[in-house]
Amino acid sequence: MSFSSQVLTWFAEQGRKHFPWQQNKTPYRVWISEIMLQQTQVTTVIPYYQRFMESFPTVVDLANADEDTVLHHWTGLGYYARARNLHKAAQIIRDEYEGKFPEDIDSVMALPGIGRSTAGAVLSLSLNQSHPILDGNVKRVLARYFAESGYPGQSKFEKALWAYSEELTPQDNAADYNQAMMDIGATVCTRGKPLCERCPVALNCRAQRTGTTDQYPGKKPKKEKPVKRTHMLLFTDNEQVLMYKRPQSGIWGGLWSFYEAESEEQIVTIAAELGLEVQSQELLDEFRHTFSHFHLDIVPVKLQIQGQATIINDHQSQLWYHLQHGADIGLAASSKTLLAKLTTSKESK
DNA sequence: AATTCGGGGTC
DNA sequence: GACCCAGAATT
Repeated sequence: MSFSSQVLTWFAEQGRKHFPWQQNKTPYRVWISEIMLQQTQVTTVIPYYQRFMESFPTVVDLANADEDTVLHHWTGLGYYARARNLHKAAQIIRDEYEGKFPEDIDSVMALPGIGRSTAGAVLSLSLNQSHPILDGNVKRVLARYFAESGYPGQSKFEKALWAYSEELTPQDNAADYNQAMMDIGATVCTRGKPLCERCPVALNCRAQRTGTTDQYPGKKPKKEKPVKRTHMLLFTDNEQVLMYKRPQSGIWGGLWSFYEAESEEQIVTIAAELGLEVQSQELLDEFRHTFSHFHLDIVPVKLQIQGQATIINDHQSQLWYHLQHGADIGLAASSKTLLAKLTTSKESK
């Protein structure tokens, strides 16, 4: 029996078929799930997916929404470029494809935020087109099955696995096959202790046969993360706090955050530039926020301001965030943490 | 070819 | 803390 037949037989009996995005499958619904699931675990995604689909049931609804509203639905999921790309791609589909999700792989891959694997997943899972995929789960399964050395991100490794994926993906039933490969990676060929006795292709798996499943896929050589430090300025009158919208590119792109100072001396300069009269200043407890490639030590500085703020509240580049009411905007996780600190520090007084 | 984009979960 | 997770875009 061929590799794909064994996988398909396994899927019929043991595959996962009850996630929200597996019901009423359309390219749009599968697309949203694929983007959310990039580098993000299934259990984390489910509530986000449900809220998102409720607010944006069709691609045109998504295209017509404000970017802030879209980012708001993404708050806490991370990789915010995914949400901005999703919004942009929806507008392209609305404007250039008459609101209908394109169904050829090249058009899909040309959309922002969609690479080869996601394009293949969307068209195979929703329309049963035959395209290979290569996500983290499939990489682990194939790396073990073929005992392919190297690590994710290494071009030689990626190239070899893509070739295997192409070769193994069947013409028929690609939807079930691709879902099955992800399921096997997620539930059988797990990172820690793989359940090889439940794997449909264990007999011919090189890593299983040689007892070396723990060596695949290889790990990327790690580097020390640099540490950066910043002061986040919480200008407040106790009811509201000043926030500004970060530029589209760079860290926390398009999200609302606080003005930052590199040093305590710089705080005075920034307050002056903003035309704010500071009554008192209090350094709150420093905390560490870790990114994929560096640590950021954040010193929150609570700055009590004098009287009514004269600064503009244009909702384009800056706004006064109501601590009680909140706002429908995208916030970085660190901003949420800081807002929580501010709310509690106020209540305790 | 390597780096850059976060945050939550798990151990 | 370290490590991992349904990757793509950029340099």
